[in-house]
Amino acid sequence: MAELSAESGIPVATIKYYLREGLLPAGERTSPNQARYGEEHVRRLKLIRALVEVGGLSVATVREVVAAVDSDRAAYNVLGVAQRALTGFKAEVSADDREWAMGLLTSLAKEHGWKFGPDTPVADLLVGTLCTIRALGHQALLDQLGRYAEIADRIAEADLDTLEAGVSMDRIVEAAVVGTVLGDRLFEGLRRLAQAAETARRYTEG
Amino acid sequence: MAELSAESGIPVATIKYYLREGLLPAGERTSPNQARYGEEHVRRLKLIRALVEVGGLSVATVREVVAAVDSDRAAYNVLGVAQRALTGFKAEVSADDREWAMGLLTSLAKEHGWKFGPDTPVADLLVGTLCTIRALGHQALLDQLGRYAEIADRIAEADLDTLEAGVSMDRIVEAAVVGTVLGDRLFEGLRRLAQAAETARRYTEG
DNA sequence: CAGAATGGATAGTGCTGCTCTCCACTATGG
DNA sequence: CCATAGTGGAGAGCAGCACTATCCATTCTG
Repeated sequence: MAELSAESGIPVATIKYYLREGLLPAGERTSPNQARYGEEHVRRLKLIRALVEVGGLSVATVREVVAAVDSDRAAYNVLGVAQRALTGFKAEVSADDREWAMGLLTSLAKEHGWKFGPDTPVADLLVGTLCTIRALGHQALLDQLGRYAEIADRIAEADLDTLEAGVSMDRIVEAAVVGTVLGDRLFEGLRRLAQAAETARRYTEG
Repeated sequence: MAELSAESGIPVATIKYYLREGLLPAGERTSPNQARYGEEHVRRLKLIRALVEVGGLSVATVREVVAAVDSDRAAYNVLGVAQRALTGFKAEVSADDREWAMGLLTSLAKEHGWKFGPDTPVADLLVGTLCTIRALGHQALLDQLGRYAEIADRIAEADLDTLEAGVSMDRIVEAAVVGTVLGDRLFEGLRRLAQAAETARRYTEG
């Protein structure tokens, strides 16, 4: 275990904590108080730290995510598995607001060939966000919704291409998780850079 | 104050806390222990709750954001102001890794006409994310970087259009903040829906 | 002028993500 | 064989965060 700690740079106490919390599978037993840890444990630790530090996920969420990675490794809908484990949001919106947002979303979905049940986690996320934006009075953002949806279609194509290019079946759920969590972060950063460049392009002369 | 609490649905104790923490400006004094709160306070409270609940920002970050909203309300580079207040990330990467990531980014920036200093917060965010992705061995994601960058350009255009369409100068920094924080959330959700649709499109027959 | 409410300060709460201490036990070097 | 160091496991402890509750002198209200 000291070796695993040295390899990963994570304190022994923290590794024990992750074991207790079920984020890290137990090592292969060699005697009642001795276990062997392999490459997969190092890899899992790296994944955990990435999700916690870069992705900003809570330990509880990481537990669900690794459970998904472990159990559904041959799932056909890998992104769906990743999404279900990742998207948690309890919106507190009135029935009226909810209806308005769902109307907006269903018409958007129709245009783009999306389909979604009204009680999926991602629907909650979007309903909550849309209602908040409206409550703050930023209509302009809502007016661009269709355009954002179009761009979302493009990025989803890229995401799926990434998954298809990306290696072996036994790690595809992990790839989906990484692509979703770190992919969000990555795109966030790129969007910022592009915004800065676009601002400069429009408003600086000379 | 009871009125403000009723209006916004936020407990009096919490409003006091926000006042103490400098998220909410003090009300207009009418006597040593009485103050009057106006429409702007209700609005500010809504903004705070949106940033905390939907955007997932900490109270400390929200303090910086509202400081930016208050002080730079006529800033020419509103998105820059929003970004500086929002992007906090301390990457712990080796010098080698950092150099590799910066190289990747500068070549990307050259292609897309972006410019960025190596010590901006968003550079740290991207360097950290890129290094993490590489450490996890998800090369496929890095291979698509150029494509993601291209999409980032498109969304930045939409973001700037949103800002231009969106109302009065005295609220433009707020609009930039909302567009950045809630815009990220919103696009996250749309991306998920589009991913699900794209998955279905590719892998279901009959 | 009694009772409720106000702004302000201080202390307490619940949760999270570790971190520390203790324990019985075992692998290892001399 | 035995001293020592390290192991897996369990419990308690701790720091930070976002509130929440209590108290207080003052002041508005009926």
